[in-house]
Amino acid sequence: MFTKVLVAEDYEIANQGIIKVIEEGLGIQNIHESKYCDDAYLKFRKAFQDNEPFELLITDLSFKEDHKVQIRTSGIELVQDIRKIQPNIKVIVYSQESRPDKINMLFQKLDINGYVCKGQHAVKELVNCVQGVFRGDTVLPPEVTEASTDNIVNLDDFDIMLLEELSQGLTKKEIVQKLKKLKITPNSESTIDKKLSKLFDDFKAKNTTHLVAIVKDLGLL
Amino acid sequence: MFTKVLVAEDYEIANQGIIKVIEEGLGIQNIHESKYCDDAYLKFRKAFQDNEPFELLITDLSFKEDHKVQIRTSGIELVQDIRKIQPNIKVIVYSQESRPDKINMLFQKLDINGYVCKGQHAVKELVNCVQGVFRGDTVLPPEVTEASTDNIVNLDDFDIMLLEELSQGLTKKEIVQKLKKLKITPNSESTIDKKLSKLFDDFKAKNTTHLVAIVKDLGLL
DNA sequence: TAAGTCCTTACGGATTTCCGTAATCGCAGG
DNA sequence: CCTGCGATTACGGAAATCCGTAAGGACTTA
Repeated sequence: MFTKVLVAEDYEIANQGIIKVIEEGLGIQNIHESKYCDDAYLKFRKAFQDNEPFELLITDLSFKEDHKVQIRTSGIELVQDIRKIQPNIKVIVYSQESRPDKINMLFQKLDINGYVCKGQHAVKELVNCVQGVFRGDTVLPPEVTEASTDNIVNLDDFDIMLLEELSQGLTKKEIVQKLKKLKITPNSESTIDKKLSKLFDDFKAKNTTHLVAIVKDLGLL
Repeated sequence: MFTKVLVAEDYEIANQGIIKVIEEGLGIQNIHESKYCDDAYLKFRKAFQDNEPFELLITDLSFKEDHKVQIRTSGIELVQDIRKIQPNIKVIVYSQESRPDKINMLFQKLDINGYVCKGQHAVKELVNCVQGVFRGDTVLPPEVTEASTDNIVNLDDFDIMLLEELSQGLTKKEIVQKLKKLKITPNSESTIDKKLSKLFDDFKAKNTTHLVAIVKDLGLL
């Protein structure tokens, strides 16, 4: 089993929870923690330079801002930077994100080794994930493996952006202007109409207001 | 210090984190945990009947649904039901919610003893909170004490009803019809327009969709 | 009684939404 | 090569939204 692990997670209680689980569930003793990305990076670099490198990083994705100004503000940057000095480090992401496409992106672009969703069954999943990653496996969460069979509506980034803008009260014309300004395609009003119609169907919404209400209730926004 | 505590929190890692903190930070040994509201309630009742009652409940507000069908689905119901059998039980709510009006509502209507926000400094806050509640204090989180108490919009029942209907996708004409059928006055489209305009002003909303999004975010709906 | 205020209602018009139809383009398969 | 499919774009029209003006009724206050 891994002998030296770093946990990067800004929410203290979650941080302590992770430590407790991998300590008691897997018998790992040498566990270090960080509440800030930059701090995690420095700990990593120092351990590497001292020839006592970490073997596993368990990190959150989002780190809230506070008084300590950070260079890195997300787990993604942290992983990228750590991989530069220690390319083969095993990485498990532990995050709220449950959208399959988002999670898949992490595996594809960031080449992480495992993902655990914050949730009701995170203890067992985390233990399984660490064990799997130690064996050399790539451990996908149930949210992804079961996604194909579920009737969950999959939203891509464009959909999320649309819903976000609408919930901020922008009209479709304003959204079009914004997209053109940001050079994001597609950016025609009729395409946006089409995408919205699809969302209406998917969520069985009667109009934009209803749609935003539904998505807010589902916590997708 | 408290000697027997129940932690109700569906996210396992957070659950473990809370236990670790109050165990190591406060030296409390007899800590029980529940991932479901109903389970927490049953543990509570049994302990009370066995004359070994809990002295403190630390509970989350939202509990995700899963395969186990629950009677109680939120921490609010849990607290209400537990208070019926043990009115003086101390209650600390530990939740994501950071909106002052929502949190204040918990103190006023649910008469809880303390509140801790899931966040970066939750460990210290939780320890302080438990200590304060043990002394008999009511422990408000910094989010509330530091909040300015001015920008509160007061909604009457008619406003709430309007917002509710709109968020369910009804058009104003449909709302008018519904009001007339229910013999509720006022019920003209232009009055509804007026009321809505006022809500737009109050919440600085640009249109209906924006308004519903804001109200949903504020947790008023 | 008269004036002022607030609530309700009516109406019109500029704008936006919602939903059709249809044309164009890139692209994979036969 | 061509055919079909999906994504994008354009356009139009009925309905709905948003916001202004205005009028009538209920109430208080002088």
